[in-house]
This record gives sequence, C-alpha cells and structure tokens, in this order.
Amino acid sequence: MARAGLTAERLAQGGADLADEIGFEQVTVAGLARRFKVKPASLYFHVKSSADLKARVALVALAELADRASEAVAGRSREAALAALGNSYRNYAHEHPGRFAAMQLRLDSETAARSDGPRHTRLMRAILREYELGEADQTHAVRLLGSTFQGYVNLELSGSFSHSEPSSNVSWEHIIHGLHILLQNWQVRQPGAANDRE
Amino acid sequence: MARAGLTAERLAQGGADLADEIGFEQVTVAGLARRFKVKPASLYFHVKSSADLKARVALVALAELADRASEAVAGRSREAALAALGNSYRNYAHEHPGRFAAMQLRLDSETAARSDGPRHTRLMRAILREYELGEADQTHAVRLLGSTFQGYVNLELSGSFSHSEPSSNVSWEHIIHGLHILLQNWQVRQPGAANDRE
DNA sequence: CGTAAAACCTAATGGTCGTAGGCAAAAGGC
DNA sequence: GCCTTTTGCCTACGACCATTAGGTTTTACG
Repeated sequence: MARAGLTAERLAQGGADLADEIGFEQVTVAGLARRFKVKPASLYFHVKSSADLKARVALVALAELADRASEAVAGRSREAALAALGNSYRNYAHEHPGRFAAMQLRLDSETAARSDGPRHTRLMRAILREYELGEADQTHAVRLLGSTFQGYVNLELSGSFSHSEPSSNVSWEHIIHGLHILLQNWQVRQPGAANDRE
Repeated sequence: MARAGLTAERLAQGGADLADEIGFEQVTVAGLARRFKVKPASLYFHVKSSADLKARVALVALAELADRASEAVAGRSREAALAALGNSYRNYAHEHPGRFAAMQLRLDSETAARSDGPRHTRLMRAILREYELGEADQTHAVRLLGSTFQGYVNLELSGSFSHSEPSSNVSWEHIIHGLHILLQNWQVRQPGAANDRE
C-alpha cells in the first residue's frame, strides 16, 4: 500500500483548498482524510487536533495574503496604495472565501505573534506613513482600515449587498476614496481644538 | 413527569443565553437540551434542525439590537446620533458576544427579509439623512458604517486590539469622529469634478 | 540485508445530529 | 367527571465526527 506522503504543510494546504470549496466551518479531519484517501487517524501523526489543523489553515491564508498585498502595494503611494491594499484583501476573499474565513480564526497569542499577522500591520503602517499622522493616530488608522476592509468583505460575502443597488463594486470604490479623504484630513484636527469628544 | 414547557421562542432565548456563555459556534441541540433538562429529541418538536435553532437565535439578536439602537439614537442628531448608534452595536457585542456572533449568521433571503435586519438599515438611513447625501451616496455610507462597526467590533472581540496601545476605547472614539468628518465632506465632492476614480 | 523509526492501519470510545415510534399528560367533548 | 384526542416528551437507533491505543507495513540507513 503506497504511502500518501502526508506532512503538516500538505495537510494545511489541502485544508485550505477544502475550505474554499465547502466553507471553512465545514472543514473536518474526516473530510480532509477522505481527500487524501487516508484514514482519519493518520492525520493525527501530523497535526495535533482539529483545532490545530484549522489554525494551520489560518496561517497559510495569512501568509498568502501578506505576500499578495506586499506585491500589490509595492511602488504605489497614497490613494493608489490604499486601493491596492484594499483590493488585495477583497480579491483574495472573493477568490478564496474559505481561506479568508480561516484568517479570522482566533489564534492564541503565541501563534498569532509567530504568524504573518504582524506583516499585515506593518504593511498598513507603511502606507499610512505617507499621510503623516501622529503616532497614536496611525494606530487608530490601522484599526480603522482593518475594520472597514474586513467588515466590508464579510458583509459582501454574506450577501448583504447583493439585494440592492448600486453594485457593491461602486460602493467599494467610493469607500476607498472616502477613507483616503479621511486620512488626508485626519491630521488637520490634531493641532486645532481639543481632540476628545467635542 | 412534569413538562418542561418548551416553545420555539424559549428555545431561541435559551440558545441566545447559551451562546453568550460558551460562544455561538458551540451552541448545540444537545447542549441546549441539557440546559432545559430535556432529551435532545424533544427539541425537534419545536425547531426543525440545528440550523433552524441558530437562525432563530440570530433573529432574537437582530431584534434586540434594533430595539436598543432605536432607543439610543432617538432625540440625537449628526455626530451624537452616529456615536449613539455605534455604541449600541459595540456595547451590545461586549455584553452579548454570542448573540452578536449569531447576528452574522447568513440567513436565507426570505428569512432575512422577514427579520429585523431592514430595521437596522432604516435606522442608519435616518441618521444619514441629516448629512444630506445623494441617494446612491447614502447607500455607500450605509455600507461603510455597517462594515466599520461590524469589523471593528469583531476585531476587538477577537483580541486584535488588546496587545497594543492606545486603548481600544480611544481608537473607537477617534474612528466615530473620523466617520462623522467623512460624512460631512462626502457631499462636497459631489458637485465638483468627476465622481469616479480620479 | 537487517533493524528501527516512521507512516499508516484497525478498533474502540464517546460526542453530535436527526428520525421513528411509544407512552403519558393535558385539553376538550359529552 | 370520564373518555378521547392531541400534544409533549421519551427511548432507541443510525450515521457522522474527533480522538486515542495499539498493531502492521514501508522506508531509510547503517
């Protein structure tokens, strides 16, 4: 009986493909075993548990998207960079919904620190540097961008925008532009009056 | 043997409580049956399936939050209304993480239409009316607000903001204010130059 | 070529969803 | 107040999943 040649990496990759096909929530040890024509018990030689498997899928997605995003942003600045980054997220999510869902899995802080998550943050900060925000405002902006990108794509994927006009593509472009405008004006408020709530 | 007095409503309510305690993903027919000191099979008299149960929890959450948000927004306008709405979402999510997660369950379009989801949209539009945006821009703005609120709270709940300064509360206030600024300036671009991507 | 580690297997436990069919409690007719 | 019907919950079961224990085959290496 020829061996399947399983490794943790191949399982994570296969799990990611499976997630894109049937949804991340539906990924299961048994299902992945079927895909590799192997018995479920065999997977436990390479991954600790079902949760471990899912975390590995998340790491794959995090790394892939970080690569894509870096490439897309390279050589662009300001609004073009912002759009490139946003589009990386959105396109990746459309092409790989299961992987994108996996990315939102809550990782324990140690795994999160070793992951490519920080790369995403650094990439955003690199773009924001051009808007010349203060230190704290840069962090706020990172959080804003992350929230809006993630939130928009989630709502879009869950179908929330598909039952009304105008098309989601149009809204997306307006929102990217809006964020750019907001970032441009952000610093202006800084030297002026009190920065807290009115 | 005294009867438990189950109904679909009580099960949805109990499911919502269970979700807040152990997480929405962990809600199970068997677990809910234990909570009501009843056998799993008994629940199927009141709900069609596990998926049906979860959908009912989502409807409960959608309705509860719509009530809260309406109340919070009443009598406020512009930035105050925006902040009240955002805080409704955020506070609800913090107090009821399981219910909040349930709200993001993908409902089939018929159920979604009957749900209180549209109330959320109407409430946002009511606030946005004061910013005097165009018809299409109002839709874009609804999508922006929904995305940002949902995305921010999700990232916050998943712990993404808890490992760095400044505190999430501060970012939240800045982001609400930023959105207000953005909405104020949104219309300005309207009469000016071309509205598409530069 | 033989040995030992590595890769995969069988088997078993215990959890989940969901269906079928039984029994007992509550509700309604008389 | 008794009898019948509906309703609510139960037992029993089949199918699937996660996970562990322990056995067997394959491969690598000395």
